[in-house]
Amino acid sequence: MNSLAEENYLKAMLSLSNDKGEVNVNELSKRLEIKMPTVTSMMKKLSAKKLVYYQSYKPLRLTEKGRKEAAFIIRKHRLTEMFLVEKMGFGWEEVHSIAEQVEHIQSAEFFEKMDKLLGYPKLDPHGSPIPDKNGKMVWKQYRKLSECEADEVVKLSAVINTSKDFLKFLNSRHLSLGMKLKVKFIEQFDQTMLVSYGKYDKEALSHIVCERLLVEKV
Amino acid sequence: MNSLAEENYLKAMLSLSNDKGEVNVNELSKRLEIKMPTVTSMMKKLSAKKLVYYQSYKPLRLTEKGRKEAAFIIRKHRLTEMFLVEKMGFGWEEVHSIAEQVEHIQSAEFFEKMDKLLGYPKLDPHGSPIPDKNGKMVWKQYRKLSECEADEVVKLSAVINTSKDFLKFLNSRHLSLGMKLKVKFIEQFDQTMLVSYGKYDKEALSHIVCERLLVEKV
DNA sequence: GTAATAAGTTAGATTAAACTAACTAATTTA
DNA sequence: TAAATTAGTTAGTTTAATCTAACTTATTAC
Ligand SMILES: [Mn+2]
Ligand SMILES: [Mn+2]
Ligand SMILES: [Mn+2]
Ligand SMILES: [Mn+2]
Repeated sequence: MNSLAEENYLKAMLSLSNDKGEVNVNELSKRLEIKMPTVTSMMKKLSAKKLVYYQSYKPLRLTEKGRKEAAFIIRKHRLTEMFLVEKMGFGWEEVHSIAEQVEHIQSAEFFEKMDKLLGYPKLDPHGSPIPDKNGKMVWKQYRKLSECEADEVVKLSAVINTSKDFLKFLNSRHLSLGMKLKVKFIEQFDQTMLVSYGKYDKEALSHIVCERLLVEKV
Repeated sequence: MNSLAEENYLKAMLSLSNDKGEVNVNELSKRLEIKMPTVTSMMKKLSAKKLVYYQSYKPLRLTEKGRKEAAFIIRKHRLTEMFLVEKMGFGWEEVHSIAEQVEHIQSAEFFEKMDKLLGYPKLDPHGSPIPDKNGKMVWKQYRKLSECEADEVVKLSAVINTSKDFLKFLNSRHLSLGMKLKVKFIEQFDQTMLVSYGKYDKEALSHIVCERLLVEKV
């Protein structure tokens, strides 16, 4: 079994890895808020456990085994978030920090029960895909709202940043997943978008916000 | 905050402490499967944190603060067991090892939601009392089935040992909490009891088993 | 009431996971 | 391309939590 610390490294590596499956020590260090020498030594340890390919000064890569273990932790995290929202009545802004802890629970049955009670969901409350039991995870082809043009009508399908503050901001604007959004106007100066949705006609959303909203065609 | 290790010591201390609130280093050591010198050094640490009264060679005692923290962990454990049985469909024999992990989750709201969804239960699936939010916990005045006499009729209200094997044994005999039991005969030689309950007329229960079944008047 | 046994402590070692300081390699800038 | 900057490594330290070996105190047995 892997320790809690090891699990956190694996998860961070998977979520940071680029299309080639590569991550840098520096990025990992920043994400985990752990200094680089500590990351280096953990990489050597994970390499000895065949979870990571490690060569000095080269980008880091998860092995297939490492990728699967990481995906399984993310699966547990996202199932938990879904369970907390759907079965326990939490808001989507409250679940991440609880899921960060629950994801480390060692009990296949516990997460199988969650999965079953939820009806085998494919997406978590923030629109992120839940890896399947084989560790397979596919992101749909979303666009950022910030990349849309005036007059486009799209559906809000996922959010990039899942920080409590950002989600509370979305709550305050009555924005939630599945909503139809229409881009009314884009301010050229700062890219602020005026968007209509639900009963709101011209809500102003800053570029910072629009970059974090993932949408798809209606 | 207390570490996972510290929480486990506090919990073990509360569950082992006698009517005077005392525990020995040796008992703690055995319960936690941790050697005595390690226990001694942890006691000094908990003493520095004002969670334990520690004096060399004297019995150990929790402070009021320590007792409350321990009770709160037991509260989280038992609420979890109840939630797993009532809301997630686990058997009473499966929940202890999962609860051992979930009890360390740091989120008051998580356990408040459980409590509310369960309708503020007073007992866990094994008949043990769930400490209230102030850390108060009272055991009802149960007797052991082994102390009953022939012809007595009692209700099975709790079990002492909650090991998976023991609970699976009870399942195999179709024994569960709340059942009415009638003592038909007590074998003088080995104290085996012949008991009738449900559709069973003369089930033989060994002394070892009867000592672990807590009953009350019907 | 002493000797044997059990319980508890002290001292020192080990491991995991973090750190800082100092160094080296790779990349970017001018 | 040489200098400056950034990224990564090595060496050594720290803290929490465990251990063993050796010693001391308390309890039990005779
Ligand atoms: Mn999350
Ligand atoms: Mn999520
Ligand atoms: Mn239990
Ligand atoms: Mn229980």
